[in-house]
Amino acid sequence: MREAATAEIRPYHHGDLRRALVDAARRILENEGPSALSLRAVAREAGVSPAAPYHHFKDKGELLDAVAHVGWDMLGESMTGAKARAASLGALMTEIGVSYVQFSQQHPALYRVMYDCSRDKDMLPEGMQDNEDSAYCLVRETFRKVAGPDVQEVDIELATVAAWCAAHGLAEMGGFKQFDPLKEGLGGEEAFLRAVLGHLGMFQPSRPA
Amino acid sequence: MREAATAEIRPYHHGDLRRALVDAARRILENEGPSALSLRAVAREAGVSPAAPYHHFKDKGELLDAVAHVGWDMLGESMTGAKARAASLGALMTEIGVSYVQFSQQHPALYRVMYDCSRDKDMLPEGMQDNEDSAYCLVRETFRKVAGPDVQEVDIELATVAAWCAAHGLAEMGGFKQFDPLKEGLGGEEAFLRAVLGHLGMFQPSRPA
DNA sequence: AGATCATCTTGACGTCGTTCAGATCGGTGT
DNA sequence: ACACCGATCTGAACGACGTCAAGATGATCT
Repeated sequence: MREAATAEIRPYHHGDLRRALVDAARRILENEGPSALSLRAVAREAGVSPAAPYHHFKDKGELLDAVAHVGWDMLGESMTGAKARAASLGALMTEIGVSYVQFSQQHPALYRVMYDCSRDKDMLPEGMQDNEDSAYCLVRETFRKVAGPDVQEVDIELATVAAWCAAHGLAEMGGFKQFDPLKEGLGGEEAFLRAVLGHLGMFQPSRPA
Repeated sequence: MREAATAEIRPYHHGDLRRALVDAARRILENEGPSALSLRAVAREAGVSPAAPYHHFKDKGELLDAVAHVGWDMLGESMTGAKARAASLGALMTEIGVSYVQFSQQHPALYRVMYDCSRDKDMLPEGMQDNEDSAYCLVRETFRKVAGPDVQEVDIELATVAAWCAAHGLAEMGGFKQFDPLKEGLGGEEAFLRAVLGHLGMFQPSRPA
């Protein structure tokens, strides 16, 4: 009764604390934002002492890494779903891009943690690297399919990077209040997203002159 | 002799502490990175007590705002210089974009503070809004010039937002280690930047089909 | 010179991340 | 059944942080 959590099974000692901590962290992120996400607050939310997390994570950064990992998994599922929903081959990249930005808008605090973890290490997170079914590979393989066989490998890679940068930039800046009048002029949030992504050349995987 | 700073004139009491604090903060950012930027460290670096900054800034956030403001001024100058250096009308936007991303690479800690301040308020910082000679206006007016008279206002605005998102995304992600092989394949850092920005449609201010 | 007021210092409070010695408990071997 | 062991958790502590209230300091004005 002490913990408010989702902890169900407790295979050893007091419970599956590792998962409970990650869940508690996500709950705090959703409810109170990134600035409230202290290790002590997470322990408090999970109903354990401030020192307990150190038996499951080296430090706060490792806990955040675990939270970010969950986030990347969620984002990957979201993008995979968008890919499946795409009406046409040409719409594939746009649908994926829109789902990416929408995810960042639906989980802004989580998205921020995800990218802060990456930036601290100057690299995309583990779950996104070149292993299969990573989000990065999803985008690249989609580009490969859309581009056809006569596009060079380097251009596919380039298009993937460019699309990722564009989506990330829009994810971080799309909420800025300065853009509100423009959004209204275009007919709402999603129309705005599609317009910006359209501008950003998500369609042309081959390098322009 | 106590302060290591750039403080020259000291118009009242003990010195131009406001400027000295901003300078101290920038020095810490350059030398030790954003994680070392505590209010107490800034006061230490400026040679004053931990409470002294509160006579010039409401809280830590306001000090960071002041630091960010300096950063936006520097970035604006950098972009204006790049615009002046552009060889042709068509190269204008690319040069500005490259200078934007290069600034973020030369001052990564400062750039991070600049954007963290913006994100906390969900808007571009004061110094960038619709007043003349803001960086935002610089980009928009450049787009207007490149686009010619027959392009609609909403498309110019859209192109500005899109370019900004692209540049910001590249600024934050361009340093990721995963992209190193791609950079080598393209012939170095700057070639990589130009290739990505080229992909992102910095040239076409009119909406694609 | 004396009063005034912005400026700066001192000292304190609560919170944070982290560590460490010890309490606790599940599982293992006998 | 029982003693043990190692994994797990607690309690207390440390230094650093942001912030605040009260007092000292010193420039400026009359």
